[in-house]
Amino acid sequence: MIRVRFAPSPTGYLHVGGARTALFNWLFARHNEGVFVLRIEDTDRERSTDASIAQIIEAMRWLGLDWDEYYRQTDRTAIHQQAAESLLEGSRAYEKDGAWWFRVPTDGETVVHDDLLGDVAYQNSQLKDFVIRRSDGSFVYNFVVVVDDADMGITHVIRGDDHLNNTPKQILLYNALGRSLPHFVHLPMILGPDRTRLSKRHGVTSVLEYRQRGFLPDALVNFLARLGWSHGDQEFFTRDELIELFSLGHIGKSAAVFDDEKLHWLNQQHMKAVDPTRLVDLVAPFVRAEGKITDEMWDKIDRDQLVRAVEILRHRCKTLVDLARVVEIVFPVPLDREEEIELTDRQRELIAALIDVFSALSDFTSATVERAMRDTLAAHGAKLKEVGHACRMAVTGRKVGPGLFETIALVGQDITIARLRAVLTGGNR
RNA sequence: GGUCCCGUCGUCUAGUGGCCUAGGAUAUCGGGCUCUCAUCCCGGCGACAGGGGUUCGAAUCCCCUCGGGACCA
Repeated sequence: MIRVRFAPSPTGYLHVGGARTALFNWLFARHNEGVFVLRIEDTDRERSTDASIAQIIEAMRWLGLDWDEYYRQTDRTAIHQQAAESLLEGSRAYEKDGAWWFRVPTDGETVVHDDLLGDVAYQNSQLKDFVIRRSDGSFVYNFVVVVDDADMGITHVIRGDDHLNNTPKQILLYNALGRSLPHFVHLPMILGPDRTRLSKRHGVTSVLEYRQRGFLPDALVNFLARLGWSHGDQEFFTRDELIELFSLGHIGKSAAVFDDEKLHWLNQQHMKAVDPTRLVDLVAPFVRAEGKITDEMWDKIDRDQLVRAVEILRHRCKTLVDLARVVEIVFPVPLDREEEIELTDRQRELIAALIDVFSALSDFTSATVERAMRDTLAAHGAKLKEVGHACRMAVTGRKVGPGLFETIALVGQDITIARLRAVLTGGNR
């Protein structure tokens, strides 16, 4: 049985680098029907906060990375103490100035067999003795992580390669504790555009901020998976496909730069692929956040119309924030207009005629609207070009959008007519 | 400074010695479609860090240099 873990320290939010590590562990576990452990490494009591733990958990849930077992390291100090004492008793460690030191062999070498990087050898003479228990009784990271991984039966330690240089020390500890070694997989880092390790300096790195900016969890998961892992030429993956296809053998060794542009594109792909009824639910909180459409209005509107709206409008949106702004066109609210409408007399005449025929329509679909408009304009010897833009501006307040007939049908008979009338009288509805 | 890892288009990557005049995606540029923008379709630009080996043959294996990163001090 494969057992892996993600072990964040709760000293801040979950950033995308950590999320990628969590994702690879999770995918590996799910692909192999193994166990995914979430272990909060909160031994640094100075910097760990409950708020961070809550945030990390929320981010994991949002990403859909569910765990099978959950631990907090501070609940396990008795186990750490016992392990440390066993090393002391076996003379593998000694006390000096109140701290407990692990004894490192002075010669020979320690080899890390990494499933991704291959064998990495370290001279023991370079390693030197190191502290496992501080004089205040607290334990050092390298020690605790080994005790916990061994105790929890972790079979594969998959983590960032910033831990690679700690690994020989950890291997020595496994040996001293008489525990068998797990597989090690050290993942390359995620870098910012300046090719240094991704950090707050690079702007948005928090997973929850991506939620706030209108990204779909599946899109971020897809993007993160492709940062370092590949499956031939395929770019778009559903969550189930990732689970099915994921393997350690196709992870690259080199660090990757986080590319916001590609994330946007991928998000758009996922917005286009998701079931439109689900998209309605996804966009709802963002519509509320805009503040213009009340909960009451949202609940009252015909759900089918909303489904049609997002289905049509999503092609122009890269995020849920974009989509939330534009769905207002199907609600009876004053529109945010991109520019003033200035009509010629000829356009007024044509729009007045359109209002009449629209009013007479008993069936208001894209097809009937198109027929009505084309016939009416033809009767007046006019081309669609003459009023198309004005109609779009009047009905949606926007210069761009989906097909005009489709848009008008979507907005609906009553609101379309009201908005066309409004531009004739100079109002904004 | 010491130790370690990495190095294919701007970016993410395919490539596991001949299928590579290096493929895909994104970004960018041009064209088509169209009332508009987007989607979509078609096309253009664009990379094996450099130098030595090994081999009949190297992006792929080895060495050196350079560059980037990480950890420790």
